[in-house]
Amino acid sequence: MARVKDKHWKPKDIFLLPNTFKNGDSYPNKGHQKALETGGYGSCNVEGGLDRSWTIDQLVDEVRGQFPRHEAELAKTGIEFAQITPNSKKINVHVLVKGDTVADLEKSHGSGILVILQKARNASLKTVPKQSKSTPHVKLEIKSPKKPQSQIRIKSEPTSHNAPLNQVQYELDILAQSGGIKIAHLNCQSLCNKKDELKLLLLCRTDIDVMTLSETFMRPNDSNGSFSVPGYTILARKDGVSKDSGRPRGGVLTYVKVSLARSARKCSVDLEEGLEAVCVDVELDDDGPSKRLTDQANSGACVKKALLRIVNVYVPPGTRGQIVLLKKLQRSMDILRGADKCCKPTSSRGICDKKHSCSCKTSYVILGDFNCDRKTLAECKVMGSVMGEKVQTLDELESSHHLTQLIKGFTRVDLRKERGRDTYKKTESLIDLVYTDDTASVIASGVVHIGMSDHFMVYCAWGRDRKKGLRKATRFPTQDAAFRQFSTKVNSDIDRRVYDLIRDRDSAIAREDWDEYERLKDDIKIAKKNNKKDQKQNEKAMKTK
DNA sequence: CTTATTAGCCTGTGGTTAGT
DNA sequence: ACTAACCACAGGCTAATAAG
Repeated sequence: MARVKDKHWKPKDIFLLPNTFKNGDSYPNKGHQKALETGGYGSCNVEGGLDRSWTIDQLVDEVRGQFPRHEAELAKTGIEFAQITPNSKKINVHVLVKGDTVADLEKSHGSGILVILQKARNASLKTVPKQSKSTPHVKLEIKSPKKPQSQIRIKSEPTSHNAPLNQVQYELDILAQSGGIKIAHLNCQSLCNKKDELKLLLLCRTDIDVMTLSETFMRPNDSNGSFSVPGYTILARKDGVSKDSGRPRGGVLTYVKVSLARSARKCSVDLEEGLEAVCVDVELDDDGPSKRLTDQANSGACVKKALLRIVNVYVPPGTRGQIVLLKKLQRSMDILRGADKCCKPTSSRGICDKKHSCSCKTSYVILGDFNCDRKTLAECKVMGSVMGEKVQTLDELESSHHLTQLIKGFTRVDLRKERGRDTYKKTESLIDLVYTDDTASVIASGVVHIGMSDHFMVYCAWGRDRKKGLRKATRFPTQDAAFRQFSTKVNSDIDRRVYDLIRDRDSAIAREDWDEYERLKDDIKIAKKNNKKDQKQNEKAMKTK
């Protein structure tokens, strides 16, 4: 990730509400109050009355004076005027026109001003706020008098605006509360220096069943033991080595939760040579052998279990090489499909006869870093070129195996300094992809903006019975309990301070506050270094004793 | 105008050296 | 002996530039 010096993030930290509500109530009703507070807001009236001749800027100064702790945010954001109406489920945010006075404001929106402050980052973040009948769903609508409605009206999705301040934890909670098998992928860009963060992610921030990683940069002589995570097994791993230098590059690895490991194994089918990919099979049928055998006796149905085959792929950059690798992946898929023979095959490809009662279907989830920006490629129309060939190869892969790509948002953001300027250009790409041939079984999918590397984590929750899921949704312990749990399980560099820094960093990247993200990244590095130093000193002291 | 190549920027890693 | 700082290197990725 490139360093960033300019500001890309403009938080909406402060809203002014016309305080037209009588009887001393700050809010139109308790529901609004609850909804705002759940969303991480607090409120305060401007004391000492208002001078109606104040301009908005003067009002801002007044608010700054009253809220010195929020000076920085106010300086960045200015103030926006918001209107909340009794019994309404919306907050209308109006962009203020400089030079307008309080009187102008009140003429349009009613008398009195209520200041709504977004609380600091330490707001409670653990639980995803649920919609209830009593608590209205607060939506933000931005209105500006200067622009046509069609241009400026931004009606947000519940996930973005209902989300608490810590967007990442919110995203992780959505993942955790989905049923089924939770499969995630992250391009970690070296696992060696992120072992502890991975443990933290797996043990107390998520409930992932199958964690796939790419760009692990592991060496062949690196033991699995040094990368072990309590509660998880490394089921498959493939290291990449540079042909020229012999240095580690690329590499894929798949962790599987121990509870799932008894029904999971590394796929026995060999993928094509040269493809950086590993495959893990998860047995889905959980009815027990006896029942299946009885069923078989009664109906003649097959005894094979239904499988979910999870393929973790890394396609390094380089258009020509990628075409070769994508073709290899396609051939590997053919090989895998060929091996999926039903116990009673009726076709040349071993596909089950649909008339015949059989539950041994194999479904596929293929995920990884493809280094192919699906959004750019979708726009590429120049066939016959190398890029065109790449598009064609990817399309062929998708169509020949009926694969659907689930990830819609950007999975990597890069910021580059523009030549000869002090400004930075932001490039977003969708290169971490999740494919499946059974979209009906996908319970949830998406992107989690964790800041472990410049790639984000992508995931899907997969379950045959979408209503039940395979397991119950997990409820996370509180932040403190989670950290205690983590501490007891793991001997690591991460202490409470680093834990908090990581959370802050993830929040920063989610709201694209790149300056803070960079700063926190450095802080984490220093803090971890200091931890190591302290550990060594302690060990030394123990020895001398 | 499109495509391919290359330069540049960034990262992590590991070795060397100077200082404590 | 240990640590911190520095440097070189390889790899990943993008944007600029050259070539067709």
